[in-house]
Amino acid sequence: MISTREKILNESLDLFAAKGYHGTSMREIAKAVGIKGSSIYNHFSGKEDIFSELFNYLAPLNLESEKFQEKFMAADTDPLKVLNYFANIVIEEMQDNNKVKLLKMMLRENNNPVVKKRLQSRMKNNIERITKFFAQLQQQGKIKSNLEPAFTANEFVSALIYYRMRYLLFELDSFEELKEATQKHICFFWENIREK
Amino acid sequence: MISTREKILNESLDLFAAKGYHGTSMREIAKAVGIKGSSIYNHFSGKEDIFSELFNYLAPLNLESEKFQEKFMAADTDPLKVLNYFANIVIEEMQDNNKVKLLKMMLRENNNPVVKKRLQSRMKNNIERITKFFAQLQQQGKIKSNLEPAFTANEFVSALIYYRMRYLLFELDSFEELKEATQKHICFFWENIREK
DNA sequence: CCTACCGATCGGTAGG
DNA sequence: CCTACCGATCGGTAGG
Repeated sequence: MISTREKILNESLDLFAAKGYHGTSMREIAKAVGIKGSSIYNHFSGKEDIFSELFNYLAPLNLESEKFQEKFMAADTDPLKVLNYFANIVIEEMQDNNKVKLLKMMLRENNNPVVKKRLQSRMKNNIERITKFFAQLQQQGKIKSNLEPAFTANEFVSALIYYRMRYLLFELDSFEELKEATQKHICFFWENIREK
Repeated sequence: MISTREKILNESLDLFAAKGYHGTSMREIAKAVGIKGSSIYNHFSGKEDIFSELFNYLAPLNLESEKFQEKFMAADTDPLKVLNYFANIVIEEMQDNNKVKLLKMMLRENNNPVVKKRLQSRMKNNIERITKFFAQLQQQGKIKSNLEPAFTANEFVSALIYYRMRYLLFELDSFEELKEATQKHICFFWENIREK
């Protein structure tokens, strides 16, 4: 059974993602949950509280990349497989409704200092991990020696984020097109960086 | 001399970009202009009117890429120069304060149907143009024959947009870093696609 | 361009 | 979890 507190969080996420924080009222959230506006205050101290609690509520979703750190750095795995593995995580995120809504909300409210910090650290962490991965591949002589690992990581990630934006924000592509474009990018990119 | 109407548009753009449409009140806009809230209605029929008039007011800024269409397609120009030329347009946009604010506002309010349409058509048009450019290069035997022009266009653009996002939205990079990364991307990308 | 004002709605509280 | 209510602020209007 889903608790009222959880219902409030779910409906808030939905509304904040679609209409923005200031575009959503407490009464709207309450109506979506099926209670009166004042009843929300039995579960949260205010609107800001709901917003910030959303990040704790959905925190487990944010840790995915750490789980795969060791996979990244396993020296013996096929590099192309690791790249595919990483891309699949990014894509599968897009099939998780809550994750999609959280991302949409964060992009909308990106001027909020808490949101900005989270977006920044998420981006930074991912780039750092992939940079290390490429640096290792270079030491092993598997990718071209003239590549800067950090630059390579950014170039790799740029298309993943771009295709995701097309799907998520601009709604220019279907989910199938997102998958296909990402797949193509990985093949193209790997061909360009691998030592032949 | 700048008119009150223009002052209202400028201050609205500023506030909408920073705090969002719903996060900005008519009285806030008026205060920034230096008049009372009710006086705005001598220039605009309402808040929505200001928002939509912003696009007409800033329309000249949106036409840049059409001006350069012929430059793109001039068969004899050095392709690398054309790519650089395009990238410079993208970068120079980021030095125009109004352009930056407009983009921030549009990304914020991307769920607004008018905004969504504009973002989509802008993206589509750019991709179409660059696709034609790459198709032409391919016919001329200047880039690899196995490349799909549309895919190549998306891959080219993805990093430009990514580095811009880092600068604009995430504020991870300085303007200098934006320029440098974009420059590097073009060289790297061109080396990967050109027929040797 | 202002003062004065409208009804509606906002986030939030009291008290049960 | 509700009813009833708070002061503040919202977008907008009337009238000068």
